[in-house]
Amino acid sequence: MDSPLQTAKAWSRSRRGKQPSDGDARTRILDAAEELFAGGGYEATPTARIAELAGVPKGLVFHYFPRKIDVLISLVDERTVVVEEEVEEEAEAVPGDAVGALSRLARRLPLRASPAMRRILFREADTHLSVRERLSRLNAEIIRRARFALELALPGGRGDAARLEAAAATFAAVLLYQESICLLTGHHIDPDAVAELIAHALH
Amino acid sequence: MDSPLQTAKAWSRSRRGKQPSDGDARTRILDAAEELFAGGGYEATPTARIAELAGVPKGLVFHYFPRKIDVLISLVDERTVVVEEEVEEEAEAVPGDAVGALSRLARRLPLRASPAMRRILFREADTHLSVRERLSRLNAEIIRRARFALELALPGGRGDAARLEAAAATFAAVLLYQESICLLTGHHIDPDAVAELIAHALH
Amino acid sequence: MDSPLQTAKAWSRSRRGKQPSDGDARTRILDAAEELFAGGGYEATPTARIAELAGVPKGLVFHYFPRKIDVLISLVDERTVVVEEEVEEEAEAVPGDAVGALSRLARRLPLRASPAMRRILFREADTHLSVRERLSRLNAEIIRRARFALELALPGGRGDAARLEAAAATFAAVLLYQESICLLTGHHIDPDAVAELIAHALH
Amino acid sequence: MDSPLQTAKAWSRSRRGKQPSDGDARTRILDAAEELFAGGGYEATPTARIAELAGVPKGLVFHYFPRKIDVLISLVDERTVVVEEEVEEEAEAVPGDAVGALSRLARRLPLRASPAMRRILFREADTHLSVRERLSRLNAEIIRRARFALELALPGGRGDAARLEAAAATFAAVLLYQESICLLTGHHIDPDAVAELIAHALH
DNA sequence: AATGAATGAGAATTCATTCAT
DNA sequence: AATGAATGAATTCTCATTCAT
Repeated sequence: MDSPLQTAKAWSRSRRGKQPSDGDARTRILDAAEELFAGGGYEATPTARIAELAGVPKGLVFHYFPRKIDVLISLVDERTVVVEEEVEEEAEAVPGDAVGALSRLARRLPLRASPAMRRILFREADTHLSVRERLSRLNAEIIRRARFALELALPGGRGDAARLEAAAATFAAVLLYQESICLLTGHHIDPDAVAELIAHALH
Repeated sequence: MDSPLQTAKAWSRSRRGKQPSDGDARTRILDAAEELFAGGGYEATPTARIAELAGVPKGLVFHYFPRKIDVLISLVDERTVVVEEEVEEEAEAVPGDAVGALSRLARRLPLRASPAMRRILFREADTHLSVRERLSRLNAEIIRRARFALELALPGGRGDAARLEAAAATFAAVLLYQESICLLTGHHIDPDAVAELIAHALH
Repeated sequence: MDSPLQTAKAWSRSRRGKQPSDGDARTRILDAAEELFAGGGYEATPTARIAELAGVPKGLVFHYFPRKIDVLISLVDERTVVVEEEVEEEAEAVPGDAVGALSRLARRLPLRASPAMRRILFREADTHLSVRERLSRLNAEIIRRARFALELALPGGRGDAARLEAAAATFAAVLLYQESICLLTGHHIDPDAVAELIAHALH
Repeated sequence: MDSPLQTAKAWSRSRRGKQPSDGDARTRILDAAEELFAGGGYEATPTARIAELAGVPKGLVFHYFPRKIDVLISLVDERTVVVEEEVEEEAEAVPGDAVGALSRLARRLPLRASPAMRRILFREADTHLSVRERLSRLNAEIIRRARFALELALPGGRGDAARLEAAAATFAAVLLYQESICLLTGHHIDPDAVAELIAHALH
């Protein structure tokens, strides 16, 4: 199961059973940074603490990543993938089943990234261009897929284009932020319920 | 116009035409902090720059705010108000006009805060408890109002409670994050279109 | 009862029943400083805390004491008196009763000062000339009296002058430091036992 | 000669002829701190001045000692040793020669520490727990040894236990404080004279 | 590649002291 | 005399980054 709903624990287990101090030094540094950036934020995380958690000497961090910001850039580069083309989507899409299509999208975001990385993606997008760019692409991709799912599932010219666009954007907003908002406010949103709601609205 | 959509410029103009270095020192410090925290984030803003922008000596910042975090806490305390009781809502609500009620809610968030303060509210909620608490309350209040608007506007047992809840939460999510997501991705969401969508879904 | 063995509580009670915030501002400032200097040391005590404890505005401290050091100087000046001439000593001295004479000296140091002031006298003597000078005078006075007591009580040329001098100095050392050493190490020394010891030694 | 009476100069010469900027950086920092703390006190010594005297950059002080207080703690830990077991004491003790035993104790305190460290031990004991604890142990050890010396030297039940205890405590007080009191008041006490006095008192 | 000492710019915070009212 | 805001130098502490080994 590779769903965004899986726990952080499950995610790391799914990564070939790595132990905390597994892998080469570079990997351990990125692991540590991922955890710390997600927890306290990039600015508030000293490189020394990254090295400490990674179990490597401080100097080695700068051997692999000349500037601190390079750690963040590398994390985003290597550990978040926005899946922009997937053949299966058409295959799986069942005409008429809008709810099913959106639900599948919710369950399988076009994003390969750990919960921690998703957290970082939102946290640091404000300040760091490369992060923002990645998040932006993810948002666009979700909207594209939601639009596709709705178009396919609701054939015919029914519903004007503007409403469809709003529906797609709404679904994307909810998907992207449900995790953040839950962390912040403790208030859960059930993507399936939203999917159903939106599908219903387009009838 | 007191809408959350007004520009930052308009907001500050509406505050009795104050000039950059208007007001007493404490106010100028908060003004400066508001601007800098919104722009670069709390962590990345040195107190020295706050003092500089406020036109006061460094030491005076400490005089009013013993710790740097107290500046942020005071900002949130004094410059964001979640309006939790409003009589007009019932008055304005027109039975049957769900779209109008939601639109009004979008246009007049139960939040009295400058655009900069709203930015701060989202940015720093991750890390600072007092900020998160305020945001949490705002989220709850928006959901409460959206639920109220939809209940009133869609009389009768039509639509089960769960769907209503999902609709309210969805609307809140979109309202809260449209600003952030626009800043981050450049993608606008029209609250009115979402209002219409959601209202339609509950019929 | 004006013995150096009295408790701090008893001392302040003996000062005309003053309440914590009694007296004029200047007195309250000195009261506060006495307590704080005794507790944490002069260097570690900010004037702001003195003002706070005294219940006066910060500026007032500097009205009465232009520099911080003046607070300490005034304390020592006004609240420690080395009693250098006392007629009674001869009157009370009973020839032959060396132990009694020393005991009386221990019980009634030629020092009018609260326990807190005595603490300050030792703590700050290292660094501040005026304090050291006062302590030095106290030491000399105790030695003078101890010598006198022993001379009187042990008439005749018995015991050479050097031994008498050592005895007086020893007694003074014990008297002056018993309080400090007790605070530091928790180890009590009974002045009466020392008096007896020393008197015995001179026979 | 390793006596506590040796001068500071002699002490440092005895430490393998080190020059002011000898040794590694950590050692030089401790050397500088030792000198400055002894001279002006811990509170009054800025870490910057320590670095300056040690000839190292400011930041390096923090590298070895995360907090300023750690410099003091390390000094006390590493540069004061209370010698709590010595076999020779029995060997050297000559039954009947109480004066000699006490004299030897005075000349060879069970403390391995430079004069500067001894100064620090007394100065900072008031305020810093770890220092006080060390001083306390030293006091106890001196008393133990003095008692042992007197018991051994004055065989037989002569003199009750209480008097012996008072004698030991008195001798310890004089030993510990002669240095301080001399610095403060300029008044010397000859430990040998006190030893003789005390021994005489127990006959 | 690996190591951790070294560096110094700069951050937060402290605080004595001044001063206008 | 009373007040507390204002000032800025100094102090502790932080931390990214460099570098010799």
